[in-house]
Amino acid sequence: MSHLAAPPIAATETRRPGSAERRAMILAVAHELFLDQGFEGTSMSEVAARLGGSKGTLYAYFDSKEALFEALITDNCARMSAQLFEGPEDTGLEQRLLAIARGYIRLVTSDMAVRMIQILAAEARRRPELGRMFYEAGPAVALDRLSAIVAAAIADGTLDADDPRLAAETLLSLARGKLHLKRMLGQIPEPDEATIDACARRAVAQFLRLCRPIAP
Amino acid sequence: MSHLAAPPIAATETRRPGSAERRAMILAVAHELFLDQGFEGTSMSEVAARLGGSKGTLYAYFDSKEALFEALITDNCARMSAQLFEGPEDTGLEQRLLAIARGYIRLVTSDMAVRMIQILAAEARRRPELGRMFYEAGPAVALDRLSAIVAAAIADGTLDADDPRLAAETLLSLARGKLHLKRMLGQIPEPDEATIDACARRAVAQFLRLCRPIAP
Amino acid sequence: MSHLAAPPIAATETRRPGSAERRAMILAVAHELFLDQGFEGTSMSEVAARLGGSKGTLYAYFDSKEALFEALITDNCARMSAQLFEGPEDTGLEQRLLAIARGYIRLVTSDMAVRMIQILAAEARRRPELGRMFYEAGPAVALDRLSAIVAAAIADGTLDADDPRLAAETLLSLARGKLHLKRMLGQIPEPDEATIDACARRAVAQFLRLCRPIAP
Amino acid sequence: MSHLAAPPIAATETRRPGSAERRAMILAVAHELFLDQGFEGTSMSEVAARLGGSKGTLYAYFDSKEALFEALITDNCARMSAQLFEGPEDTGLEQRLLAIARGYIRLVTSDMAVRMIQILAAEARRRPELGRMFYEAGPAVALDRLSAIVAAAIADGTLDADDPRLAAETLLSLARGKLHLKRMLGQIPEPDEATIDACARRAVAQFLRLCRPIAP
DNA sequence: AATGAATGAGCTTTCATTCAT
DNA sequence: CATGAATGAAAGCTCATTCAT
Repeated sequence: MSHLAAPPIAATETRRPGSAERRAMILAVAHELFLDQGFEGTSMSEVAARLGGSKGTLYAYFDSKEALFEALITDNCARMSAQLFEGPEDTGLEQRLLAIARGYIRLVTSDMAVRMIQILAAEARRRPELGRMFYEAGPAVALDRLSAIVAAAIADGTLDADDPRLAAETLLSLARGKLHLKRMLGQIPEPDEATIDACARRAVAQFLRLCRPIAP
Repeated sequence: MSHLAAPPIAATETRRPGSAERRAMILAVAHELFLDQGFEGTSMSEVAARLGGSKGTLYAYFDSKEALFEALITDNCARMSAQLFEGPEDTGLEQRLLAIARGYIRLVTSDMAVRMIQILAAEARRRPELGRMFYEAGPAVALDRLSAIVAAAIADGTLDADDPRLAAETLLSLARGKLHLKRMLGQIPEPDEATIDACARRAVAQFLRLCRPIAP
Repeated sequence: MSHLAAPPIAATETRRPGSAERRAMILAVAHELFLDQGFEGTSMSEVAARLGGSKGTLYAYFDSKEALFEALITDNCARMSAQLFEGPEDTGLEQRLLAIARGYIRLVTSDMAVRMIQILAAEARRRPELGRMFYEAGPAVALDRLSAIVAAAIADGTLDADDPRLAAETLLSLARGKLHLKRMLGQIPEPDEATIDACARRAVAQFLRLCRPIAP
Repeated sequence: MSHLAAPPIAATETRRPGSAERRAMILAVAHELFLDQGFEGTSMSEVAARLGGSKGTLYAYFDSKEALFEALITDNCARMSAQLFEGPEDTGLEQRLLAIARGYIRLVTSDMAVRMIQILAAEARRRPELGRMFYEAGPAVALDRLSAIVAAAIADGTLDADDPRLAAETLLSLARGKLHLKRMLGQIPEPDEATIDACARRAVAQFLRLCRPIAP
């Protein structure tokens, strides 16, 4: 989040932005500030100042601070889902599992997601819908996708498990490891690709040992 | 300044009232409010009001809101550690693993711990020490204890693994499952004992399948 | 954070309302209250109440109580300097000295200046810059102006002294007399014009006796 | 005021101080704190803490913060007067004038007196009696003493002046010079003995030129 | 005489929100 | 539509003073 010192966005441009563009700008600023300072730690004045606009305008686009925050979370969740759906589709089982494991770890330990979970966790009491939105857009997506793959593998005898969904969960649990909790508590920085890869490989290896059908 | 008679003694430090009971009462109220409403969401006036006392008194016991919060976290962490160290010592390996797994799940999904993580996560940016304190008092303790047991089992051939600590982590990851993340995001309530037991049993079973030495 | 579109413009600085009139009104109220009750003795609530506005508005114009105070002092110092630069220019030496002496006494014993010194003296420890500002805007101005006149008089043989600046100081010291100290300690009220004139005349007379060249 | 870091005074001594001693201790601590931080800037808690005693005790000796302050000023004024009455009595006129001028400058620019004036000036509105007390104990004493000397000198023809008291004031005004005002505004530190001596000599020289009888 | 816990009013400052222009 | 001045409630914290022990 090194760009926090940046001044407000496009205030003197002669071309008047249409409603949608301005809305996007507001969300961009909100993203920066909310993720960096949390919900309570960010003031609407700050958002307006960084935006280069007035608070009145801000309230024309979003009814309240809560509404702005909610819109931001929705926005970020959409981006998250999109990011998860990357990776090759037509490789072997192990490669596909690895790709998902890597993507999941990368997501769940990324600065953005961690900041979101940190903030959503704090607000979980009052606004569990937001937590739900995050879960559905991130972990649940990964789980769904993985479940499908596992189910197919069970069907063709490559894997052996009673419940594909439970098996998929096992893989994700192994992938998360302790990284996630430590990240949430601010104990470690964003892991590099090598670390992510190592964690993913170990998780997949363990998963396969658990679910590989015993040779006849 | 020749009229200064005698040499003095340390006292610039804030004088603290000695009543341990009152201090405990304050911490109890703080526990209730902070865990329920978070750090930002709780005001010192509220604490004082619930206490039946005045803000002045509150500040006589704790220098600042932050200090009170810190004391509360320290307090709760101590309680957490104590709670983890329960359970039989002289049973078979599987029973001991089960006991730890249950204890760990119970702890990590308990209302208290979840609320603490939620709050500490939100504050992780500004006060990572508190997150560290929690991690050391909870997860790290379980991990240490489990590592010792696993190491012993490896030594006497009951288990097979390269790194006992890594193996222990695997068990805890399997135990946590998705329960933890969902709890943090406010998606599910505190699990009952049956659920905890089931999760623990599945985790231990998977762990043993991964680490049991292959019969010769 | 790839969704940040355009580079921005400076705006993190507090946005200030533009109404110069309101600002002047605030300063007027602050003048009244601060000079009457001192810095510590005046509360921002009081200022806001007297203003008929809210504290929020007050803080929109001035970042802090200190900032408001500083602005007030700056304002008053400017007014003081302006007031000192009155008086005829094209008269004889004695008349010009008299004019300056009168102006200096009038300034330095005026309610406004006395109140300012009283307050600035109390704050001298923490904010010597403000004391400096006062000195530069008042006494130093008089001294400069007087020094120039004395130097000119020495040059054309009307006065005799080694150091024109030191001589000017002597005149001002004689002019101040004990009036100043007593005023500062609240022992006497603002002197009337007759008193001021008498003091000025005596001071100038003594000064001329000290600095008049001895007739050949 | 370098001893401010010092801890409280005599708290664990077994010998219980009698009422008078304890009162003196309180005044000593009050002296340190009030002169260093001003009236508003010092809290009764601070005094009690530095004292090593309790606030209750403090209030047993002094009814209020104001009462304590008043007692302190009275105390200091007494000390001031005493300090002024030092110096030889049986020397020539010039030496005696010099001694008084030096003593006066030393007093009026000393850290203690300056701090007192600064504080008393700030309080002059509400408590002019305290300012009066200071003036009577310091400047007035010097003026009285000097007046007597001048009157005697006029009587025996050594000096020539209409009003001995006015003449004495002139000397003191010349002695104070601009040092005093700058000191009050925190612009210069306590002058050293050499500076004091130079100022005194110049003042006396000028005074004598003004008041020496013209040779017949 | 001494203690020290308790009080409650008051302080400076911040912020989400509204509304006339 | 956009502006930005204005609001008022509430926050964290301090302090002179009192009173039961």
